[in-house]
Amino acid sequence: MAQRNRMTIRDVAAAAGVSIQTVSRVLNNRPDVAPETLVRVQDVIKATGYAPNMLARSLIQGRSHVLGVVAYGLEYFGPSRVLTAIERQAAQMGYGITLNLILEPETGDVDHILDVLLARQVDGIIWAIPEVGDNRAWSRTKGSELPVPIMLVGGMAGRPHLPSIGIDNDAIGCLATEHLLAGGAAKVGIITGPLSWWEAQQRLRGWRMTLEKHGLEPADSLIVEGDWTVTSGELGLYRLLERCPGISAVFASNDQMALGVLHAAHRLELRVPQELSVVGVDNMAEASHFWPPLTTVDQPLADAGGRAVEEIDRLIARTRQARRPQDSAPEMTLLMPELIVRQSSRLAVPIELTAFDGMKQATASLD
Amino acid sequence: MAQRNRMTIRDVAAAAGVSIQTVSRVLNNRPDVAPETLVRVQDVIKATGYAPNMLARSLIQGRSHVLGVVAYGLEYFGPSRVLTAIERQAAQMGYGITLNLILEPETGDVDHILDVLLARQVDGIIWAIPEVGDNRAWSRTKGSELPVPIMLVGGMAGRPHLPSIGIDNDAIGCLATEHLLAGGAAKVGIITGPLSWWEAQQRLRGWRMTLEKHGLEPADSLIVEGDWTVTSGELGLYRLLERCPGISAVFASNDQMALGVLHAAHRLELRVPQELSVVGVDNMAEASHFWPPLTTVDQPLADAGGRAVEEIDRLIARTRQARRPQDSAPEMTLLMPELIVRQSSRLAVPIELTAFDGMKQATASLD
DNA sequence: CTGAAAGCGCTTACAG
DNA sequence: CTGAAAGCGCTTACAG
Repeated sequence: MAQRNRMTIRDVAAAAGVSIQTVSRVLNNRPDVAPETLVRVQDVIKATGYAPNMLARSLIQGRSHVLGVVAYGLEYFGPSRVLTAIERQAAQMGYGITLNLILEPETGDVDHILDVLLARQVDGIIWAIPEVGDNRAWSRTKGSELPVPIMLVGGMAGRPHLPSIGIDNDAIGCLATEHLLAGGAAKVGIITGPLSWWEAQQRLRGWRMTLEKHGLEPADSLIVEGDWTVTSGELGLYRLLERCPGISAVFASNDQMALGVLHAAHRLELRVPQELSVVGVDNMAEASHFWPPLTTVDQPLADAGGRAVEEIDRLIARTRQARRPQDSAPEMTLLMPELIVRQSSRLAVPIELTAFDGMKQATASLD
Repeated sequence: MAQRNRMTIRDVAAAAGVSIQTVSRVLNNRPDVAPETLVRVQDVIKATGYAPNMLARSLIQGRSHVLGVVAYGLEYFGPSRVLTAIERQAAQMGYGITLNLILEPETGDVDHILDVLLARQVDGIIWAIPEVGDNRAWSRTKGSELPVPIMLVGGMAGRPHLPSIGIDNDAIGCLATEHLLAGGAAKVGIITGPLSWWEAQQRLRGWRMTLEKHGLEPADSLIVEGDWTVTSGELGLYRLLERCPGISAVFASNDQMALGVLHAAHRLELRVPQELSVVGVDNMAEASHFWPPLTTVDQPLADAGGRAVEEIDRLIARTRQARRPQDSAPEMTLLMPELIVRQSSRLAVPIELTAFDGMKQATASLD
């Protein structure tokens, strides 16, 4: 393995009594090497632990086998899942990853980040920053001028100017709202994410469309804008109840805000789900153990991350073949979310309600 | 900015009517360039958006300005905090980061990861994998043979063979247990992390030492081994109560398990903190909104990550100066945790208990 | 099947 | 102050 004084291909060649080209052939599994030569070189490599300098290889091949990944908010559920999936798939496909984190999604210095990534000769870029305000405006102009392929992770307002993969956030709002209506709620409030976020807007849109579809009015008084934090969810419920005392169901646009809603309900001694149904989004690890266990919408984030890598690998291959990025219409892939029903929401079928009441006994008899 | 056909230093030289050495001097802020020449070259660089190829620069300088970061479990609170801090500090100091994630802390193929990192010519390695079982055994042998500096993040059993920085996990156990005893608990149970984890062992040790210091016996019946998950915390409480019905306080070795304990308490209709005090570890974002808000021990993880980068930068500088890694005794830095008191634990001073009861009113009158 | 030559894009001495 | 030469560690044609 690792040596203190790094060897070069020249050292290996000398030790094996061949030229460096022959060593290079062995390293790259070329067929045109005599069997005995092959063995001799391989022995030296094994014995010395020599590994070729990827910098030199990349320089000459014009390909680094490194992907630039730009992300935001690793402390949150979604981004960390996406990044984990990206890394896993990248490693599997032989790519290294260079990570750039952004402090604020709105204010990141896009030019600077792209410059740094390109200077490091990444083969492609995965842009996993959510769309906030017009922080993707650059994609319209600079996007198509990039010398390497780029994939956006997360949806995009309007037609994408760059290939992207994301979750159908409209569908998230629809699934949650349909479920709450099916549970018998007459008025369904919503606590949104920051409305500068495209994802938050889309979830709100899904809620709105669903209410309208059922002949209900998506009144402004039913909408409170949160900021993804637990606290904003808590305050959100207080505000909703103040405005519309009749609310019996709330769609919180992520699980953290849903936790805040549950917290507020406890303080107000509102029973969940009997008096208030709550649905969140994310299906974070803790959600199944909130009190009561949270009904939520699960997003296939790992799929999105993995597919982003597969797709950019495809784009890289195509670009290298054509000697320049392809201009074919960028594809936007949307993956479907899934509703996970637990005990924070009333169900359409009364019989199932008893299942929850029965849990206490079942649990108490656990070993 | 980014051009489709990448420019080289040669193109810039030609456009400015100078040699490539002169361009190189401008690029590297060398003083020995005539003012007019400087301006002319800078103009060309600005106009063309030329940026030097870092691969070539790294190859010749023998320095990549890239740090290899090996991490595990980004979906958990601690690791994601540490990584974020590492990236931030690295970016600030001019380093790029190449990220390698490991699926299981016990089984990661250390040799392979080190080889990949070294082949990419990283300047240093930050090993942010927790110590589980003997998954750091390699550090005793291979560690000192590495051609680049390495920093371990997280504590280490026995004397470290490599420089490391971590949190004082003993102190975590002490802080939590002292607090629970101060609250009047006669029997303090503990739900540990997996005991193959060094951190879990240390927290248990802190608990044990504190009990003994107070003349109490750290009986085995007070110890349940969890696995960091919410569910294991829930099951942990059932088991503890079965064995020791008198338990009135539980130290859960992380917040997720503490959440499980709260969940179990709700199911059993045990009042927290009146009948059961609970303390966790991590101070995750949701902890302040668990029901009741969780008393927990905060770890300075961001500090640990940031200081790991500062320290490795120092080691890199020293190594380059000496032409080889230094063998001076590796330092092990431990940072101190801090107790965050909330409402899941009884307090020593009765007067403060009323503060919590008063919250309901205060909250109800919120806007 | 194997080696001598050229070159990836840059920086580091070395001359002028 | 500036340029011609050499070379970082490798791979890619090109001869033999």
